[in-house]
Amino acid sequence: MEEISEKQLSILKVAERLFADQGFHGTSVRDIAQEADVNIAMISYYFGSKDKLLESIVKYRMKASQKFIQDLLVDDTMKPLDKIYAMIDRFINKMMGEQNFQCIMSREQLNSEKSPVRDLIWELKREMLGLMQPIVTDAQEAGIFHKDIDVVMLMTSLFGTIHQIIPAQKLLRNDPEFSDLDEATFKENLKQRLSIHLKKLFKAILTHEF
Amino acid sequence: MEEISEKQLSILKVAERLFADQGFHGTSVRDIAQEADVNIAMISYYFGSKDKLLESIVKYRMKASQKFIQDLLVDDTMKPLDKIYAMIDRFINKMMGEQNFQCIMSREQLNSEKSPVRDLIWELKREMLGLMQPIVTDAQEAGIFHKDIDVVMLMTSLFGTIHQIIPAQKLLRNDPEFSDLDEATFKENLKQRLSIHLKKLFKAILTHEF
DNA sequence: AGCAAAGTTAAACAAACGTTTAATTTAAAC
DNA sequence: GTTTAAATTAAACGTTTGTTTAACTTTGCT
Repeated sequence: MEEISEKQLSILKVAERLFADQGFHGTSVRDIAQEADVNIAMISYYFGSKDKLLESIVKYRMKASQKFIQDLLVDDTMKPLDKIYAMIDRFINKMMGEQNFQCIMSREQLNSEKSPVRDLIWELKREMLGLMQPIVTDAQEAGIFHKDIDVVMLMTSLFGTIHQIIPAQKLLRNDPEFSDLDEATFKENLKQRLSIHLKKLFKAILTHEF
Repeated sequence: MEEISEKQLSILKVAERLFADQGFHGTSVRDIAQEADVNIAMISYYFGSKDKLLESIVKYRMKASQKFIQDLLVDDTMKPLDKIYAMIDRFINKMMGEQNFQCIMSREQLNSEKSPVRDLIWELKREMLGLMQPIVTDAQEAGIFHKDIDVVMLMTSLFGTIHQIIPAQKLLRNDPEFSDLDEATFKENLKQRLSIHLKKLFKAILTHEF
């Protein structure tokens, strides 16, 4: 991976925001150049093409995501459920902290044509699943978790719920219930609510009888 | 609402599929015209513009969705949890039966710019919530459901899980576990799995103590 | 048959697109 | 100070975009 200068990074950030707001095809390189305050030609000069620019964004965020995943399970002294609670919280923080990127992921995973970006997304999801599965299996064998658990569906609900909350934010923001809160506390509020909800959800499915 | 001829409908269907697969901006009117086997000018002639075409798709599906919602709660003899179970199953069937449209919804709700389409989507979600809320509240007062329930989050998980499963299908399809199944039974299999998972999830959160 | 409206077509439209060019400026190295 | 490479620019490139035009065909009605 090549070095990324400060100027390249600012282009990446602007492009990420615009791709998230208007979609890849809905954003022109001229839009990006203008908002990033650089000449149009610089985008091809630095990244090769508009497609490569998107790839660069994904690779940039993905590199951090994979490090995130690796660091997710260092503490082996925790009880299985606490491990998962910790994962959920760190997950919420991660995804809510890079909402623009998550928007791009949401959009890109819908594309039918096979793209390098889509493949990277699913590689990441598989890694997450590979991390969660052994925790569940171990706890099942220890008799702590319920026998009959669909881990794939559980992870789908985790991803899906957070991915749904991101666009819903703009709408909830208009509710009188939150209108007097400032942006930061509103966001923190929502993260708290997400955390409580998802932990309940996981605990119920993992440990309760039905 | 105007009448829709068979030719117009075939354009709508083709456009729906292409918008779902490649996104709105990723699909050209020439693509649509070619696949629908009509002249390019017919799209403007019938629908006015590309934007209006998308609106027509959304309005067409939305009309059915609102009728769907109205018919959702006729049987008042059921117990609250059974009502919700019935809702979940009908929901899964509805959404998995119009996956292309759901893809469009997923994409469109991410747009930052205020669009008539995005507003329609949220109107629909609010209606769903308005339908679920009284069932929960009534059952809470009757002591059947737990006191502390975040209905918004619960609905978010419902929508989110299904919306996540739709793009995941293409990936799961490649798993050796399902490779020998034909398309229809695979889909039915997945719907079954979704149903079991979501019912567990709802039952746990609605009725269990924590 | 004759006429008006609706349907259909190929061609053309200007605008916007992503990308490239060639010239110029800046920076670094010797 | 000269040289060499990198950075930056305005302009132009050829496509593709959504939409419109104007001519033509079909349809339905009296």
